[in-house]
Amino acid sequence: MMGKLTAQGIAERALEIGDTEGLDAVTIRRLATDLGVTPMALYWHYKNKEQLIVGMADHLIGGFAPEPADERPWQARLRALTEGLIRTLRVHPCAKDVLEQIDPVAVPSFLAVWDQALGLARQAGFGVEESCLITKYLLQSAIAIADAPVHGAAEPDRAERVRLKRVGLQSLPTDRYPHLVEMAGPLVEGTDPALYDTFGVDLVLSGIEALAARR
Amino acid sequence: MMGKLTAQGIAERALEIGDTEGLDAVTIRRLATDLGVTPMALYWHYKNKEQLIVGMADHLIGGFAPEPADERPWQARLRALTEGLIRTLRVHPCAKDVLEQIDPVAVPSFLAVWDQALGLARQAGFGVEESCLITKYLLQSAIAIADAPVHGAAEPDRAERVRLKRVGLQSLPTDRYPHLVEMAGPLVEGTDPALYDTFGVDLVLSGIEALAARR
DNA sequence: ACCTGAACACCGTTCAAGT
DNA sequence: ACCTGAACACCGTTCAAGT
Repeated sequence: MMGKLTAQGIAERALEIGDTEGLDAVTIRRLATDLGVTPMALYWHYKNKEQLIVGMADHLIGGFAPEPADERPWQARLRALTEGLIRTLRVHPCAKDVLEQIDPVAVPSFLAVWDQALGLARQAGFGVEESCLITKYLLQSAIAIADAPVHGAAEPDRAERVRLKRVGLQSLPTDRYPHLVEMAGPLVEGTDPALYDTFGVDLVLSGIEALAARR
Repeated sequence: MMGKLTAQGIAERALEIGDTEGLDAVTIRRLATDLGVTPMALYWHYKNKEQLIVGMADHLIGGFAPEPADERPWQARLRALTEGLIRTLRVHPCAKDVLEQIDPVAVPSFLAVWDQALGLARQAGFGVEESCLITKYLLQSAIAIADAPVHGAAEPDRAERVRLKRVGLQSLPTDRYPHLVEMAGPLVEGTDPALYDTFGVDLVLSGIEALAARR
């Protein structure tokens, strides 16, 4: 019809669907009807659905260009990298689901971030094997932190679902699950987003710094 | 036929399929034929597929009974809890995939572990909100660590897939991804399982202890 | 190069019916 | 209580064919 069908455009529409209706709603056939095209048309641009999701992931992280090397210490640069990645992922609610379904090694824009993290880990004095572990761990944590329960989210039935979960926790036997019952509110409500982020990043980086200082 | 069909037995068979052929192979229809029964028979024992996966998760973690309170300091007890959970999850290769697809709050055996972690976090001096964040983070990390690339895994084509991934990384432009190219081997091969575990747990607990000491 | 039509082999789930 | 039969509304993907 109007705009030409392109791999880029397909990925963008897929992300819109995934963000608003969940990744399960991103279906080849649904996507095709949305784009005013036959399902098989998508197979010209992506080999299969897995590659489509890789395309979504690449478009997702593509918005984040790690800053060039500067003169700050590795701790500060690692923190900046982590916070930047979190901010980028936070834009798309379905980011975590997308990244879970594929091998990150297949996503070019992810490789750029990973390479930078590896360099900083080496700079911190970690060996090759340790740097691999640390960066995998760091990136995975960033993805998890980005997936925070957004406080004032868009979904209309969210308040009701949260209430149900809280009631569910509160009605547990107090003797077996004393802390869950007591903290049911904060557990399901989520916390102040700002606290959530800084606290999460602090936790990861503190761990890395502690290990770095131990050698 | 022989044994009676039971929710427990269904979950066990589902875990077997998931462990050997991947969670995608766990399908209502496939599971039914495996059990010598009609697909709709499963709907009497589980409301829908989501509840089936919850059943798998519960059976998974059910094997792990957190130890009762003793007199060790909270650091040691939190470490024991984490390592125990990791050992339990490691038994089932599909554990991570299973836990990703559902809300952990719906899994009774998971709640027991979570409650214990919450108690230890409070004991460490963290407030309510912080304890919620810390335990979510800790349990999530344990799940990720348990999902380690098992070194001498069962899959026969694993060696070939790993080789392909390494070649893929090594053929990247050296100027843009210097560290990925250099560390391609260790990155895809995975490391010594023992190192992987202790290092991962050390990292998480170091972070938590650092934050605890900061107040 | 880019897209369509028809077909295949699957899904999860409902609903009425059997024992 | 526990399971079956038939049907519905979906999937991803292939393969030949169109322009």
